[in-house]
Amino acid sequence: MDWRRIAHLDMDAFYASVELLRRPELRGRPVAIGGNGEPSRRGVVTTATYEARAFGIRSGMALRRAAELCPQCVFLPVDFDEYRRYSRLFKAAIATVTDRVEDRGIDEVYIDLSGVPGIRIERGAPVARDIQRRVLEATGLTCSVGLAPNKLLAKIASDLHKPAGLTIVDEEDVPATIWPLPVRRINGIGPKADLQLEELGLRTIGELAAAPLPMLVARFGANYGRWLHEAANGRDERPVVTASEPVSMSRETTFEHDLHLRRDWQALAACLAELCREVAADLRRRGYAGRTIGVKARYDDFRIVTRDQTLPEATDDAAAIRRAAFECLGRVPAQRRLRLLGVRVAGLARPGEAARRGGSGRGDAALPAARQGELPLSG
DNA sequence: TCTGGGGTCCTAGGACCC
DNA sequence: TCTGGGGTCCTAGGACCC
Repeated sequence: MDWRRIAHLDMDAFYASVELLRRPELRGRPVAIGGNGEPSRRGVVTTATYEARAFGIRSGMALRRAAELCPQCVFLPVDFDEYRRYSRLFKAAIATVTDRVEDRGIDEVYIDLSGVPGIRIERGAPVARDIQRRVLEATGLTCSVGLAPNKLLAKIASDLHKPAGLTIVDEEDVPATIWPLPVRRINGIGPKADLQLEELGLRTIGELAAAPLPMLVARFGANYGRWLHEAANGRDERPVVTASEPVSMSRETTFEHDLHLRRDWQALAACLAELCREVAADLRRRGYAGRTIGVKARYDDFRIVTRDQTLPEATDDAAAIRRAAFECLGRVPAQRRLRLLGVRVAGLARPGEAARRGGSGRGDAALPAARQGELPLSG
């Protein structure tokens, strides 16, 4: 592959920072965003300010637990519409520099800066600082940027000097900068793989890089094993993908109190019908229809079951989705109470176009094939 | 009353077709 | 009267990400 300069741009404490724009009086105080902002209810922290993080509050943590750690913490409900509005603003600011941008969700992007004028000056730092300035001017928000020859290293780099950081990692920096970090910093190594690597005595990326390839392949399978080896050595050839089509759309909800499939049937049925209406509205708003309708249930012990059904034709009709969803729910075992119910529509097509495949669409693999399902990681 | 909601990708087995 | 494959679709489950 040709010479590349890839940036990963990550907004700093995005939800919390957006909230502080309209509540400046909360600046400097511990603030956590999550659920409906009521820490006695079910929900998790999505974002915490750096002041709240100082108390040990982390995203994914139960609101209740966060309130225990920091009783004076201010809790605010999530307002996705507002965050999406700022997401559009910061992405538009980046688009004034280049259109080689890959969306990675509401608060981060990859940018292929390889062809941008001046990118070879000072390893790209002036171009990156210019982007940070444009984002700040458009939104009032700071972001952190990693600059590297590929997405993998850029992603790790952007996290190294938050907030408002700019971190450049080139191939020759990998041993000193990347290898001391824990393996979990690699995008694609999650809790399960982390645990297994720890069992092998591999804690840092450098230790993983030095591990014999046959051992990794034996433990993780050929695909994931090889990918681990490449990633630990800082190698990654994935392109910046600027356009993509959705594969599925879903709605789900966690109940304030667990519900039983038989005893609480009325409430569950009403909930399922509402989820179907919502997902149908989402499909129509975005101009899609789907063939594969599925439900997802989470039991009170956190186990998840899914049931789905593929229709002869794609639909965006709430009643048709509801019929299929109820058939699926009828096949969910009523063994224990449910804490979550969801509806998903996959096999999406724009009406008029041929339907793509159902449940498991094929797209651009973020990582080499089979990076996950290889045996030791399943179950 | 620990543990949200919206996604992507991958695997595996059986059906079914050629 | 024993033995195949390849390929696709469908379904279920799981890891991981933001």
